[in-house]
Amino acid sequence: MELFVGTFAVLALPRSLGEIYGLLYSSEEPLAFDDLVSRLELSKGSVSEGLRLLRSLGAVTLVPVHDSRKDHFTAETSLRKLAGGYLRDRIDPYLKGGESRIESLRKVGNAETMPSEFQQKRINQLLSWHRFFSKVLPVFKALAGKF
Amino acid sequence: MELFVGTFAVLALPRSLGEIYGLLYSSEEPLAFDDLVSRLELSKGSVSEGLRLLRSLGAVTLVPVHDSRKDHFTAETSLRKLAGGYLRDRIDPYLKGGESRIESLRKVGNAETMPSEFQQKRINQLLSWHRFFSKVLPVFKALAGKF
DNA sequence: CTCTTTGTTCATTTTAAGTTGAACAAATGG
DNA sequence: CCATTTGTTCAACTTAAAATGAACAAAGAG
Repeated sequence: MELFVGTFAVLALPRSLGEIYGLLYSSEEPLAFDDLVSRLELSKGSVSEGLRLLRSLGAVTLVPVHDSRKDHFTAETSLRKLAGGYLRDRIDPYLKGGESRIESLRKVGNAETMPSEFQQKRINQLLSWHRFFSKVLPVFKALAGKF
Repeated sequence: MELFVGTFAVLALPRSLGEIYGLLYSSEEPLAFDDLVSRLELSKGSVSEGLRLLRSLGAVTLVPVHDSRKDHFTAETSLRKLAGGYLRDRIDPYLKGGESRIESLRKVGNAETMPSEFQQKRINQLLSWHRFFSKVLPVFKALAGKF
């Protein structure tokens, strides 16, 4: 269990998410909302929000269970999907935001206060770093598909 | 500036580190401890601890400055070193810890409570994930060297 | 319809992470 | 040596993020 909490911490995600995912991961059968609340001793609020985030990340799926109108959930275990969801929800938006901020740095320069050679060098480096991540992360995701 | 703070947040590192690194990154000349304190309006304590962490990550270097006995610092800008330091200090220890925890899961099973087929499957998957990261992260670092 | 079960929302509280600052150590210089 | 400048440590505080829980909505069941 702590294994997942730790992993989530590395990814800058709250511990409750790690607990929820961890429990689902180690459970063969889908678990109901209630099960999560009682077994993890978390509030309904936490579980509800936690599940929403995990679902948006594609780490947890809502599954229909015969003879029960309660929601049931399972952990997604395809590394490709897990990595993909995380990259899509957490990293891509950040990269996009970063790109536009770097661009605007350029603009500021072009106006009147000519940026120094040094500043240009740094801006170019930032762009280069950005390109690096934009290229490498999809490859990373693709590789994850092999596992 | 916010660019760096954001990046550091993604890496689960505190904002003061982002500010310190950001200022050093955008400064051509090495900056003294004092400069950081005054220009960032941070306490001496924060700057001191921040620099310690950044240095251990290899993101900041102490440089000697002629005619001054104050410590001066510059930002490391080699992506390879930056990535390498982060992986070494933050990820590798975590991976190592994870590995031993997974191993101990195996052990528990071998004792008497034979793990179910399902549990074995999951444990094997965890090991496989572990192997994936152990293989891919060094490659990532190597690629960063090209930038 | 109405009542119950199930899940969500969001203002409030709690907690943990980060920051501060005062006391302390180390180092230089006079 | 002593005084001053420079940087570190760590207990106490602050703050932002996360968890709570009560009020609310939605969806059956009867």
